[in-house]
Amino acid sequence: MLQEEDNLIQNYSFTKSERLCSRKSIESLLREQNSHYHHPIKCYYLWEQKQKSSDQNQIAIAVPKKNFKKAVIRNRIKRRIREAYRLNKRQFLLDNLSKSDKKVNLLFYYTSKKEHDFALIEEALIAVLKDLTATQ
RNA sequence: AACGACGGUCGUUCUGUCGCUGCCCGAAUGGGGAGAGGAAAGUCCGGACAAUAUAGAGCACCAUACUUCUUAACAGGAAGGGACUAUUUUUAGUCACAGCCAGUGCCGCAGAAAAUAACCGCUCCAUGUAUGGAGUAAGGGUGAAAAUGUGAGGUAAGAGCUCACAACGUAAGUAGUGAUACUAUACGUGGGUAAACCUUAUGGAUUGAAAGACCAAAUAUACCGGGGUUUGAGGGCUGCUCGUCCAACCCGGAGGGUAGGUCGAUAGAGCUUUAGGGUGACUUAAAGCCUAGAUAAAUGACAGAAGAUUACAGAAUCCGGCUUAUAGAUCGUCGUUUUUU
RNA sequence: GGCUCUGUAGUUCAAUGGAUAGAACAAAAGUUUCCUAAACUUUAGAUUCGGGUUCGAUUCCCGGCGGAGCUA
Repeated sequence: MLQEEDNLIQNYSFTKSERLCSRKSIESLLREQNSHYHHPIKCYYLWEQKQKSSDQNQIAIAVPKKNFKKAVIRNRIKRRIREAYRLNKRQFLLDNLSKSDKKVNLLFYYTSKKEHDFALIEEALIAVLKDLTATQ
């Protein structure tokens, strides 16, 4: 029981190791051009073999400066996407991957030119994650 | 009282669940505490800091331009002087506010003429009686600007030609730290334009934290310059030896590769309060406080409460200013409308 | 983050501080044609915005807004 609760708490967290920071891996991710799209989020993905048992899925978020000139709005959208991923990753992603030895790198790209609510973003992100697990 | 304009100040708060970035405590699960702004923005000025360069002087280039003060410094700020505008007799606002009495350039159209002025006119003289010569700048539909204005004397006609008053400039004297002001002083007066070139005075080396320093990992010493011990494998000059050149080795330059970490980097020209100095900007002393520090980059999501879908807007080396944006609340000034006295 | 340049008709470019900002293509209308194209005739169109200097700004100066480039 205790172990299960610990896992539950951990799965709602979002630490530094879950961020995709390396420039090289982002470039390789974009070079592959695998993507799912559900308005307003486009998701690039790349499957990799786990090299250590502690390797985790890593994500990056991009909101283009071309569509949103003001830094406040860009930050707000990035925070909403990250929050939506944090709340839903366990339910839609981790449960399906828990026994496989693969991990996935993701890049969420916000394509709309308008600022949307959290509810709409969350809905789109869930749809994208469902597509992802279905193809795997 | 309501509405509008302008200016100053503040710039949502609290609770719960999940979560993010540093710090402290702990062996650990964990616990404690901190976490965007008045403009963080624009990158417009001025510095700190770092690297590189630098005998000294001049020219060129760029910036600034009333005075005194303030400051680490400034094109900022304070106080004062001057000009202009509005209102009015005292206030408010604005001002790139040195110099066309150094030189050069420019001033379309109109107008006789736009800068050593002369078309008409006025006056005198001559004769061929409607022309020529001389003088003159009072008057003339222009224009943004027409040779400083008015009056008197003077003259053939006129004219700063002379005089009086006024306007402007330079010098001198007096007052003031100074800009400047005043003067029964002296001399002078041929437009405007320096946000035209320019002159004068003062200041300025260049590049910006993706600067720069260190560590780890990784690859190949390709190429250039200098030096040369042992060994002498090999190659060129030769049939051979000697000699010499290349090469192996070392040093410097340059290139390739890797793209990760630490420092820089957050205690500072710091903030608050009190007292003193100063008209003020500001400054001095004492006491107290520690107040983001990330590196693809941290403040969010949901629910509830306080009238309530909430402005402009997100730190990226750090400070001092300036400029621009701003819902709502509140304070002050002005204007309009309504009500009461 | 830092530095530099730039803004003119729908588009591409002109214009020394001086009539009403010019040219080409495009657009619209007309002529011609059985219809279209070509040709010809005409029309409407712009100085990024706000201040300042000047008698007068597209031009000179200041500030805002937008666009582009360089720098790893």
